[in-house]
Amino acid sequence: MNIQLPDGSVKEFPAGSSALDVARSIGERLANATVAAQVGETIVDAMRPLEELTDADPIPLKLITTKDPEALGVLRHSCAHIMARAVMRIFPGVGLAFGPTTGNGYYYDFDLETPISEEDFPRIEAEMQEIVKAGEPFERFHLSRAEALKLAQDLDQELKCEHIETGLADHDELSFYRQGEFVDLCRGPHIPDAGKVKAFKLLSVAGSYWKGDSANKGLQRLYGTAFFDKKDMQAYLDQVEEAKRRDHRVLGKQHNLFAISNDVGQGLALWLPKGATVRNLLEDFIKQELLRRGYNPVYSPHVGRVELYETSGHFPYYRESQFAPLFGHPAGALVDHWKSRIEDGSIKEQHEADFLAAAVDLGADLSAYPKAASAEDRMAFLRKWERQQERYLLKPMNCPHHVQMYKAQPRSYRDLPVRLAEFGTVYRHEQSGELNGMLRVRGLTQDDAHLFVTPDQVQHEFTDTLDLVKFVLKSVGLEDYRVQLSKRDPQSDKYVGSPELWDSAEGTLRGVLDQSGLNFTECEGEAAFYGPKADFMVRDAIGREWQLGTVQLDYNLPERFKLEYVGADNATHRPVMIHRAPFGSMERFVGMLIEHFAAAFPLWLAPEQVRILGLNDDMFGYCQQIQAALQQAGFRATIDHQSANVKKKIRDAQLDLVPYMMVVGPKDRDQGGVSLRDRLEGDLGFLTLDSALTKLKEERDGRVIRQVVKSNFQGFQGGSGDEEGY
RNA sequence: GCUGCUGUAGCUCAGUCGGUAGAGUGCGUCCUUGGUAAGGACGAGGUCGUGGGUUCAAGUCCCACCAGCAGCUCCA
Repeated sequence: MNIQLPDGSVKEFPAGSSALDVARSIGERLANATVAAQVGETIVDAMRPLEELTDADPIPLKLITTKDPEALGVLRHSCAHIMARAVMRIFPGVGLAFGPTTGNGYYYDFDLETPISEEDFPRIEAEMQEIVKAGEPFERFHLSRAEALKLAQDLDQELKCEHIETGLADHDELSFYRQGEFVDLCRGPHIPDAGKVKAFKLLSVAGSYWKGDSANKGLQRLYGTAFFDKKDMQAYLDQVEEAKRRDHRVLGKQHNLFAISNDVGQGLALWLPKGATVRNLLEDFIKQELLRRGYNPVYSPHVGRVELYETSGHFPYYRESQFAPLFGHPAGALVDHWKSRIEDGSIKEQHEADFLAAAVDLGADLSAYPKAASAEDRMAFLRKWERQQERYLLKPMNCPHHVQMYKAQPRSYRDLPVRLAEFGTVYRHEQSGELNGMLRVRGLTQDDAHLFVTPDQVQHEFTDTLDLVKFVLKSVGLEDYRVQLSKRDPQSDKYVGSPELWDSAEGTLRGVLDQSGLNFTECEGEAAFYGPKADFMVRDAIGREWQLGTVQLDYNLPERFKLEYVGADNATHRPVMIHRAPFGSMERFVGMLIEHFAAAFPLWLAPEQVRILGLNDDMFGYCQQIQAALQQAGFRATIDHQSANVKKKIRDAQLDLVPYMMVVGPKDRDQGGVSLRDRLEGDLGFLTLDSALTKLKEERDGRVIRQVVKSNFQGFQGGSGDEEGY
């Protein structure tokens, strides 16, 4: 058999050779470092005979060594097996579910009565260490479906049996891996032997469900990670620590940026003065930019009639994640429930009589209710009653309000594009388990705008909005991002509008992104229900990715709301809508910025830009003069009034992350200046007040970013990615 | 929403076997008036998340609820 190596050279090997044999022929060290092999596009076991894997001649082979990023995924998957083996030794009778790799490690789901806690980790890790020390090989073997089922039954692995019968129903032959006494249904690939694991650690334990469905059996998920080198693992653990140090919930509290109060409610952010300052600066910044780009500011109320959202589609499509409607009539909620019971057919005659009596008791005039009529007619009657009542929804999105603004006057093609912008606060009843500081809240303000354009303006306007997003991200120092073209899932029925409209919208979007020169990937099933989106995925200072800004193309709402404009041909035409929010939501964006900057905002965004530190109490008057001059120049400056020495005041200002300190004593006063201290550089010595102001203005007005504390951690990506197999 | 863990001073946390609550920091007052990361003394601050229960006695044990955290699921 012939093997072609990545450098193009072709060599001959005896039949039955494995990648490991090839490696050995090159050198013993290479063989030692070889973890897996890549044949064509597929990662496979290093010890499998290569002819089993492909018909190609010569066989294209790349050895995967501990240096290759793909190797980590293989290692971690094997480590998941090692962990499962250890758990089975300690907890006999444990059921195995799935054990895939994740971005930074792996997990295995166990079906086990005894709860595992972090206190069990040392025991499990010690057992894993034994397995690693023994260094037994991972052996692959194949069985037919029937044999596989029999084996899983013999091993008393119910979940594996179920998976063989359902999830893997279309596989005729299934692979298993044996490692000592441990046998697991597994697609592989695996490292040659357990001795390759040089560093591993259990990270956490959490609940999960069989196949991710909360209707299914609850499982215990054990997370861990593994590396070829202890140093790499330490770097990873440091990174996790760094992320914890930057947690915006902790920093937000520590620096008084925002608060969330039980008394106000879950997921409802309170912007404290300092956090509000940051938000205000961002809002002012973007407002100016919008003015320059021809947007018109608008305001709309926080509630709207339910019918509005029925027309837009928000109400029926996302009812569960909205706050319950506000009913003007006491019987409103009752009738609403009644309706839904008729709709899902769970209503009995007696219930209906009870509902009617209760509604009448609450003062609803339903005397003409057609008890004997069809479900449709009874629904129609109740719907009619509801429409005569007040029913409001806390707005889940701003678009319907802006649509009404568009409709508030007749539009000519000469008026278009119409660009309506608003920092619009919307409310979404996120599941309680989803709430997360400022990153996931129930009341959020989008830096929203809707553009109403003619079809032939779409290209240009969309390009301009992409440009706007790029500009604002650059201004806050976020320059590492990619764009995701989020398309509909063709299998799903949760979208509104015809497939033709969707195809055209997705095609247009793709065209614009192609021309924009932006780095973009396509992703099915991520679209909004009314249209495809271009989502900006932004990488922060320590390598985490966040979905922030979004630009969405929408042919559907104009259709639903029958939007029109008069064209040059004096006929009516339908405009196209572009939804866009460069920041996404102010809450999420500021939350992310807190973590990105580790709360040390650049000068232009810092809530407190300068702190004036008097050397002694006699300096108070001069401190006030300096403060007045700073305020006059538009700076946010405070005076430290503590009766403490300057060392203490400096320490406090450093810990409060104030970008600049002005230390003033008699010498500075006599020379009409300050001793400037840079939070990062330290003492800059004496400057006249004018030159200090000039320096600070330059940094502020240039929106200079110089305070991002970058972590030296390089994100590890090595997961097999595909968790669908087995 | 589900599973597990947690809830003590403004903040970070200690509190043993059930016996009327403690530190550091911050805050206040006073002393100190200093030149680039912590000067000193004194003082105020708590219905121990909420509501029940067990007990002579509950921060501590039990139950329910609320909230937070991790994960799952979800995210217009």
